[in-house]
Amino acid sequence: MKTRFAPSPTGYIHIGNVRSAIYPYLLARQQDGTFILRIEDTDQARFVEGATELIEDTLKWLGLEWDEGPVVGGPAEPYFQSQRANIYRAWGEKLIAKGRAYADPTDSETIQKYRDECNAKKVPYLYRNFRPENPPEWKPGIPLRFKADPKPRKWHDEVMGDLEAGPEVQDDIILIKADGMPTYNFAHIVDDAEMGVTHVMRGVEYLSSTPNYLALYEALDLKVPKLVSLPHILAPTGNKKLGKRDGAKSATEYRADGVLPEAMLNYLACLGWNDGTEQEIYTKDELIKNFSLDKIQNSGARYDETKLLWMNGQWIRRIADEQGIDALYARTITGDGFWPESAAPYDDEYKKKVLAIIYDRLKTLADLRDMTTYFFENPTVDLEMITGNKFLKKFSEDELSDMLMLTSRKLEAIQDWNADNLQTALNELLEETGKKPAELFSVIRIALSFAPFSPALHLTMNVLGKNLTLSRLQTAATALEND
RNA sequence: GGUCUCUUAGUAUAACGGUUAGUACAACGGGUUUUCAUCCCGUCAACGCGGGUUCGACUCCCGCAGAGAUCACCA
Repeated sequence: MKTRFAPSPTGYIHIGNVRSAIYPYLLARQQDGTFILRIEDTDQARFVEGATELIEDTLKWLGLEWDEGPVVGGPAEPYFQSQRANIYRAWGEKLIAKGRAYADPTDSETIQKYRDECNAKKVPYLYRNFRPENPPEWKPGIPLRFKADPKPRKWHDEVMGDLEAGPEVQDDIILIKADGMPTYNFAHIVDDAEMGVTHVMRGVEYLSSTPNYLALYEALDLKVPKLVSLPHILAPTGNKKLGKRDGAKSATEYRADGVLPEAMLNYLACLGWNDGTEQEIYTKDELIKNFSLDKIQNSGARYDETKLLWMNGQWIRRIADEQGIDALYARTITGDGFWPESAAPYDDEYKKKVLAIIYDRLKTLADLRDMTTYFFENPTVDLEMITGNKFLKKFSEDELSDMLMLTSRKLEAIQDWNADNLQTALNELLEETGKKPAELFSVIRIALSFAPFSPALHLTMNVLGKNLTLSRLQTAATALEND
């Protein structure tokens, strides 16, 4: 079996479209089949320089490696439709020979006139009702049209079930445009046949064109591949298909935002697909193993970034817990600038220590930028954070200063600076001062970080080290005293 | 307008004639020695409407309503 992903290089592929690559990939891997990447670049006007590379990047990032296509080649080369014009011409001539295609000399103004006539009479516009009686011989520069064979059509869609349509939706569609390029309608059928594609997976927007495709398969004596219509992913608001106008980001933007490919794949695969169990987190291998076409939802699914971010947090923790902090750390130094700029001079070991105590707070890797600055530079003293704290309001600045100085002296006595000893010392300090944890620990925490939140005290201190810990406590104490 | 498709909580989904309609995200409340997060516990919340069929319907059938797709020399 063979599946394919056949995007147009008209810009980045946003996440609403990525799913059309994920499902065929999963199916191909599950059934030991072949996954093809084909670039549908027949619209010269919409072609965007660099878009093909963007598509390739996206697939690589998600781990959707293709068996045939650009870069890797394959038996049906080339995999760019713009380079296959002679193939489409040959198939077009085959149809002409069978009397199933004809050159269409009608100019666009005349066609528009036909359309207007129909609209005025409130009858459906079908070009075949205006089919020229003596079409000229086909030659480059003239569009080639299919000669439809309108009749009731029935077919099976792996997602939508049994479908049917009448002759009223079948028309003489353009096969090859005046510029010599084929239309999507013709090119995909020819290519799928030449490349041996067995499962055609695409968005539901092609459902209403399917009767025309069936007629084309028939005229070309081709076996109809399995048809799989994928419902749209809907924008967060409204009922429209998710698109770039809704701010749909590209997969690569999510990479830059610190989303893991595992999470992206997991989230998108499970948007509109469920294997019947209550599992939420799937590895790629699990998706491959459990995927099935008949479990694809047949209604559109709304895109929910909140859940994606939740899932990303799950994956961050999973990687750290299962593969170790080194594995997670490797994901943070990919050149996307996830660490704050001030972290640059620090070595890997130190940053790993920071990561080890902060990772369960991350929703994205980019959160590191804002959440870890106080590990790499001394925070700006902001006494309001201390005096305005709900647990600390009742203390005078002198009392708070004393608490910090007392803490500093206590910790200074620690010989072996490690998390356990720090924990013990902090507990003793609670008893000695008679303060509640919320009181003593709050002032210490803020003095060390001046951040809205930070990891457990003993862990933070352990990573900061003795010198920095003591100096920050003293700095804050002095500031309080002099205020 | 024609044709086609879809319809379970705010969101994603489970159920394939008999359940107190399950789960997750979100929201809200609580617990885990400070904060934020993790983790744990709990609360709120759904079968679009109307007819049938059946002892019994979220599940099957028919209407209706709502939503979406498509009617290009774009894919």
